[in-house]
Amino acid sequence: MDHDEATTRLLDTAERLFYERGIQTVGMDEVRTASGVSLKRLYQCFPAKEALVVAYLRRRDTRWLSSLANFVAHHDPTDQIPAVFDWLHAWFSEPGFRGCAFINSAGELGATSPEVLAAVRDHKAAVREYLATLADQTNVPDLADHLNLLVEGAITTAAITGDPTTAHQARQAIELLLNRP
Amino acid sequence: MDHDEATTRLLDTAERLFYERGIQTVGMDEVRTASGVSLKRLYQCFPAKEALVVAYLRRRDTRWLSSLANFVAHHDPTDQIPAVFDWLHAWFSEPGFRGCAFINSAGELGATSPEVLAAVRDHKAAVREYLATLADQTNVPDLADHLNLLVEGAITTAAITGDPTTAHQARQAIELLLNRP
DNA sequence: TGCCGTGGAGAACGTTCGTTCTCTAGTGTA
DNA sequence: TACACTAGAGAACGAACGTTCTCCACGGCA
Repeated sequence: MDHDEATTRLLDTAERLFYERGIQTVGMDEVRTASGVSLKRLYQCFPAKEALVVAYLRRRDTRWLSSLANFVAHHDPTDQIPAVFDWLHAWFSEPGFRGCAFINSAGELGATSPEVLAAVRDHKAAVREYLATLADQTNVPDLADHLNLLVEGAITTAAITGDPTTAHQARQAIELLLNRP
Repeated sequence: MDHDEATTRLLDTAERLFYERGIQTVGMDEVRTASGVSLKRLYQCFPAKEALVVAYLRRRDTRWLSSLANFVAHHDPTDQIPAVFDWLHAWFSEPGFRGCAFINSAGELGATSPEVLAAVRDHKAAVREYLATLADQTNVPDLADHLNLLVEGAITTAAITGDPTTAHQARQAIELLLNRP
């Protein structure tokens, strides 16, 4: 197994374990066992646990946003904002959905690790920016802010209640805000 | 120092430390030192760390909701829903604001501790129920769900960006939803 | 005074964690 | 064959954690 394959296997394993159970609950030894990468190689790829956590968050950031943007792009321009919430509904319905990995990580390590906090902030800024590109096409004032709030609220609420229809509540709200006089 | 005084001092200390820095980062020894309660007494009051965490969350739940409800009750019935977001703005502006203690705790321990998760779920259900009592007076359909989403979204967003005006964005959104034809 | 029960300070224990070190097996090369 | 190098398995280390135990000082009561 070479360096690159080890890196992706480590990131795959870290993403699964960290998201499922939280970061501090998962030890480096468990990452090693689950990934099949030796400890020596692990510390060659990531010099410390924090580096693995940050890399996991950075990769998840781009993948998450790409998945959302790709789904939305396959809709008519007039339907793209509601489509955001259809994508959220599908995400909320996945087995093992446990809320936003970034919010969870920030709550756990945000006060301790500035690098983790920066990764979380960068992700949320990227999400806001992407949603703003959708909202700006509507000429509805302040829609970008309201869209972002509804997205964040839906993720948080669905994480705790486990109810995917939270996404439909949010979609209904944004449609009311879209169709106002 | 008697049992009751020790209990409140422990809860005060636990609330401050756990909220500031996360739960797993704070050891029982630090709770002991910061509270001035001996370890023996600590384990008399709370038989394990998990019990202290749950007690901290339960007390914070009632205090948080009481504070919000008390603030809102001092407003005219027609202004009570916007008042929710004024209260949030004041909370977001407090030094040391670090988002929702329950969301943070759930992200950290929700997958590990069913008791913590139950406390978080109970809190969020109580918040939704309280907001529903406000929304139901308006006869605007589905306002309870939308209000809850905007509240949760504002808390989450303010926690990451650190920007208290997030509360005003959410208030503007709910006012649009309130005044629709 | 003598005795008993409680309480505090902190040492001690067993475990877990992040990280490093050791040993050995295997591989390519002269 | 002899050698240099890499990689893997896992032991080992030092620190930190949650929890328990030991020791001693003190106060109420006979």
